[in-house]
Amino acid sequence: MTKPAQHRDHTVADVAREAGVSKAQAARALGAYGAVSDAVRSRVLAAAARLNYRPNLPARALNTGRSQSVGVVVGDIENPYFSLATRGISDAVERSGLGLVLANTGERVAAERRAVEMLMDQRVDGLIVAPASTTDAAHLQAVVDAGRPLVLLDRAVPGLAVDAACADIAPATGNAADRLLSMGHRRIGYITTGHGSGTDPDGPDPLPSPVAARVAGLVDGFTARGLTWDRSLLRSGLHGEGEIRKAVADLLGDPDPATALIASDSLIGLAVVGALQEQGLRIPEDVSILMYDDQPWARLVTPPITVVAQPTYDIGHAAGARLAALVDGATKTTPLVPLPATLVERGSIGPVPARAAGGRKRG
Amino acid sequence: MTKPAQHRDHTVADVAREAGVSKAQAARALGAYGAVSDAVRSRVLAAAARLNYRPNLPARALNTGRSQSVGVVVGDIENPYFSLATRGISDAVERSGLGLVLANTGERVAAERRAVEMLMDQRVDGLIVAPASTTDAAHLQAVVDAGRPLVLLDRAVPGLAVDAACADIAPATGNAADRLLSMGHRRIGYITTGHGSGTDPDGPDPLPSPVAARVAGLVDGFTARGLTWDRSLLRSGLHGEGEIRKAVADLLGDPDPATALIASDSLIGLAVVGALQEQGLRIPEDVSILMYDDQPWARLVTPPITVVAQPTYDIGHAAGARLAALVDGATKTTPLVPLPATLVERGSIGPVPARAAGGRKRG
DNA sequence: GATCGTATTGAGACCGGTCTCAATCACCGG
DNA sequence: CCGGTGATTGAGACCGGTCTCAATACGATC
Repeated sequence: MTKPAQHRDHTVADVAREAGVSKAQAARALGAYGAVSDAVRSRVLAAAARLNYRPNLPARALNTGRSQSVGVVVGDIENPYFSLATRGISDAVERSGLGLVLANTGERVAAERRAVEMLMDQRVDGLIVAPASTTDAAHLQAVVDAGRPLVLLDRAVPGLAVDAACADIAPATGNAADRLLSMGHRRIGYITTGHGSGTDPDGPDPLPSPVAARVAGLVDGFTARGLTWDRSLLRSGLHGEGEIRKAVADLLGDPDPATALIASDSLIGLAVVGALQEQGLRIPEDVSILMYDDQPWARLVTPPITVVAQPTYDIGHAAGARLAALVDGATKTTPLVPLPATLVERGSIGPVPARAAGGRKRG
Repeated sequence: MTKPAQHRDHTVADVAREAGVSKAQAARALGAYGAVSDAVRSRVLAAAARLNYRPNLPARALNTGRSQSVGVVVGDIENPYFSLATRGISDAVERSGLGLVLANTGERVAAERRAVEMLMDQRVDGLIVAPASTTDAAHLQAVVDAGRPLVLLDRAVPGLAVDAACADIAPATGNAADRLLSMGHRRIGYITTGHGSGTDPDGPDPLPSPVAARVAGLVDGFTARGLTWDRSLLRSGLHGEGEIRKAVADLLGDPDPATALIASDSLIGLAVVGALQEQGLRIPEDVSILMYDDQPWARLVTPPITVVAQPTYDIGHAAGARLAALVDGATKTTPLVPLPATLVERGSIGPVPARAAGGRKRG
């Protein structure tokens, strides 16, 4: 019966002893700080290699206050938008030697608050958050107050003075609206999973900011032509494919039905296209479709989907790079500029069907 | 000029003083361990709330040796397979109160080694790894030797005695091969990004195990009919869409061309379908297509893609649940059973085109 | 060779928790 | 009223690094 070699791993003190120097000097050589002579450094490094020394990062974090890692809080890592952005973040922070602690919130504010607190307790060096709510952001303010670098992803929070990496969505949305309007569409449905009443046009807008920006772009497009977008065509706060399909059926079953649908992200687009195929409706002959995020498959379906493309990877990368800079102590930085989004027109939008065009004229 | 309130946050000692008890008692009450009277507990908790006390997790990690978080190492979080699996992992470990530290390796073994070492240094309580290599796994063995729980994801490593959460791919692949063979296909191309020579049928198989399992299933399908799969139709180690397209052109441009193509994951499938559309080839009239992973879009393209579907979320969830159990001290657990993969037949495979069928008979 | 400035060095406090251990306390049966 | 048992309590060591500070070494200067 061989003894299992109760392997308590080696510490700085062990290395120091092995190298015949003081603990302080060994620590300096290993941690690459302070003043160390070449002779001592090489002796220590050799001893460390011999003992297979590995630093205890929590111990280091304890008295430096920095953990060499950043937190990333997203609504749903399964959503291609976030997974691609996360890839960008990862690539960006990696070169600063920062690790990545991920938290999934399911777009629930309570989960987000818990996650942020946990990450703060963990002493992450900075935080990237895609906030679930535009209004409920006390926990984010707390991060700022604690002096910890914070960068928002995809969505800005009014009143919160932090950088936000996002796309400049409104112009492209305006273009999209314009194209649809020029094709005769007046009843344009907007479908999103983002929370928000959608029934109360007054009061503070409870929609997440990217959705708000998109809706604003849409409204602007209408306004530019002296028309008004009927806000009752907004379907928000939908959960799961079932609710989305129901919303689609709803919008199309209206006495004055929608003739075009806008899906707020690619997951929704998937569900919308699926619902349409299931109902035997043709795109774009019966219904026009526009979607946000240019997923690879958008080009491959029949017809290919018209999209508002965002540089998602770059957005994530920008967020990561900025956060890394802030962590490194950058102080007066230029604000992050929104990256351009573009309308990529493919085959999924077309003239409003005659049937509907005759239905009712006033927009 | 108001002073910036140099806010060193409160510690257990502060709470203890505020509550009028010893540091030890305060720590016990806050950490929920040891014996504490109700009176003391409530006094301490009240004091903590008053001071807005938050625990310093690195400090806790330092002397418990546990960090309440697990590491997840994947090849590419951008790949839907991994992002969905990660979601499963996240959901599973969350209920044990474990955080998630993510590392992206780009399928490079060197990056994987670094990531694993970093996570070990960080004292994660356990590790989930989708190993980039089946052979180069010394760093994983080191994890096991250090006594830290490890669960593999998607791929097993021969000789490494750890749980692996994966799908039982071979049978479904056998079915797929059988279907293709019954439709007359004999020249079936297999396209993967996994590393491996692919040109050297002898020697230890350098392919990642899930690919090996798939290829094995394919070979078995041929063998069952007394045929042999021509291994020269394997294209592996491809990087980026360009190389994939080239491989497709290659396989189809052969004097004895492939009549069916198998894409090893959905990202590859995307590239393959794109290449085919670009070349004006019809599916399945000119080429049959089969892909691994049942992404939502597979049903929406024309024709819908035949796939070998894996319960990806469940695989991730199983990995997370198992790891959480191991972290909790579970010792003698039943081995993880591979989850079933199924062939979902849609419209993308069809009879071998007459032209090719007449080309050359021997398989 | 004496003096001064700078580069190295080692001792030991410290970060903020956990945990051991001896002391104290409350309550029991006899 | 006393010894005994188990629950509470507080003092202080400890985890494995970092960092301050005084002491020492080295090289140059005069």
